[in-house]
Amino acid sequence: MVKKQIENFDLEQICNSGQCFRMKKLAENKYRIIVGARYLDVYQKDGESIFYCSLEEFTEVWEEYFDLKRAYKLYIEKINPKDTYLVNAAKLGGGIRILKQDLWEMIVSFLISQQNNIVRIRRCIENICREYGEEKITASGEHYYAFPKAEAFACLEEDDLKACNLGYRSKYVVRAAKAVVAGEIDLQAIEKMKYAKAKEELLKIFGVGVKVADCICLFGLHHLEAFPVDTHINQALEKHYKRGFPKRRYKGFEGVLQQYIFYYELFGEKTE
DNA sequence: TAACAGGGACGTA
DNA sequence: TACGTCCCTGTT
Repeated sequence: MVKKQIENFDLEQICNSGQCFRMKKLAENKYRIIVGARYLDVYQKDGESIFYCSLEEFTEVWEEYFDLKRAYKLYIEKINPKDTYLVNAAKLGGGIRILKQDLWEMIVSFLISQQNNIVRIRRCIENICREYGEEKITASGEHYYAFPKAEAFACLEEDDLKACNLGYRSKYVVRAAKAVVAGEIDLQAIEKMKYAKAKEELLKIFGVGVKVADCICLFGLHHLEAFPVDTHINQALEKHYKRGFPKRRYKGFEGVLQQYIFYYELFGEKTE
């Protein structure tokens, strides 16, 4: 078990930010996250985080995964103080960090996310993990499922995942899996690309549009300059940034601010 | 009961 | 560029 005081790190906010669909709030101050084939419980209260793992695992896996070495405070400090909307957004969602998640997992997750709500996205992902993911057992004897590899979907018919509630998105996931297994999509190559090139490559995947590509870039490749625009963000931009969001000022970490805005739109005070 | 919207994208025109 | 359609579920 590892105990740490960490600024700008709030698992409740990260849960609600919708970047990770396999993190759950178990009870007050208690969170559980499944990453690939790994599993972690975290207790978090009053700025103190307790990670239920060895110090080794913490430094090798989780510190990286939660992006804990990065000082998000520096981003927040760069916000234009005259921009009260963004200042308030960062005040509310300042505990969000951009997780370093698995590329394949993000491709599938955000293919499923389209025209869908978070509760149902979670269920869809639980379903495909249960059906196609490898079953694991923790040291304490709890069962969980790893996220399915592309190979697990590649042999399916395009509509087979409708049984997991994916609806018309089933064929997107199956086709993407086939393309990965066939080598038409090279995940390792995409991981080495810069943002613009990676996005271009992701857009070739059937079912991936501009918004989903940006989500994959931000959450699966940690390109912090990716700025996904969905309906919520679009509304916020129309309301508060009629002349456009000042991307130049925030060059290189637009995606972090996108998360603050998104979170603020969903959970902030409604000041209509 | 029916209509609608929910972190879009595709195909067609 | 615009618009209908895709599937499912919770909400009104």
